[in-house]
Amino acid sequence: MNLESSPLITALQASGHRITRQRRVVLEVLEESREHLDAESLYWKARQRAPRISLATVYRTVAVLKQMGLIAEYSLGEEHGHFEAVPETPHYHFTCLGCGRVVEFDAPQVDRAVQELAERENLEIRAVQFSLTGYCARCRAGGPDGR
Amino acid sequence: MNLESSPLITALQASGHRITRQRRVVLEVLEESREHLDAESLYWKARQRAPRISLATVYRTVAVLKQMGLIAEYSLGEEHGHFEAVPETPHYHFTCLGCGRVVEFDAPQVDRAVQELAERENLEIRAVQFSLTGYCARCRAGGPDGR
DNA sequence: TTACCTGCAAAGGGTTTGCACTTTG
DNA sequence: CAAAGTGCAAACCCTTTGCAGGTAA
Repeated sequence: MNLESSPLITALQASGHRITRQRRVVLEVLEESREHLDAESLYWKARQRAPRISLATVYRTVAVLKQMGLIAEYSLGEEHGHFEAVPETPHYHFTCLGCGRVVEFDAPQVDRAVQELAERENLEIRAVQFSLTGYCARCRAGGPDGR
Repeated sequence: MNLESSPLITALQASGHRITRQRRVVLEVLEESREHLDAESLYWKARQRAPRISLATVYRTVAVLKQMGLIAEYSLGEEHGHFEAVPETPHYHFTCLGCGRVVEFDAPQVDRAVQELAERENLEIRAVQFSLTGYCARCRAGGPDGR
């Protein structure tokens, strides 16, 4: 069995959760992926390494990780939930309604605003959801899909 | 029949949609309410004035309004969709994981950041979703629910 | 009058759960 | 070995849709 420990696995373990093959695989997929995965994609990617894993286990695993703050769930556009390992530096998403592309961007001004608000109101911020939807330059110009 | 026209009704009408009793009622509830209503609450409030209205009609109505940009849908916290008439000045939401309270706040820095990004990347922004979740001052101090 | 709209109930799709079995620690 | 985790399938919940009957314009 794999002995190398990723940050996510270390954290999970430290918090008293058992490290099962299924959880390890889900975490690995999340860490290796630079995309935002929904439960279904996560499930299929995980199945490549743990063929008998079930969708229920994927959901149960992301629930634990989410609760621990190790991953974040986004509702990109109008769709269902997407997950992503929490990045060192926060970043946000723009979803194009025309071509469906998701672009990541950072916004230090937003980070600062959040921090200021938290301090001023004495809030403990656990999650920041900042996503934009609209049309990208290409689609505005009558791009790929003609809109 | 009621002759006074709210902004929402005027806009709906102008866009070629028929003004039915059900739509009128849904719009009225949305305009009068200073809360963020989910489809179910909207349905019950609407039923007080139009007893035979169905949940399906509520959904169909908010879909039209959303598409026209007259109302906005938020996924506050982790819950299902909430609707709100689009305010003159944009504002955002903080949901307390402890007591469930939703606080509105504005963030000019965020507005500015969005505008800058849109100009720089030549995007047409249709919707901005910016919501924070965490614990409010009271709940951090071992408040209402003891957390 | 005729599109458009509604109510009803059934379908849909993502997510959660009950239960018996397996596995970790 | 006990407690925690898993797989499976059924249950759930919010939302959407098909259709027959209304209703605004």
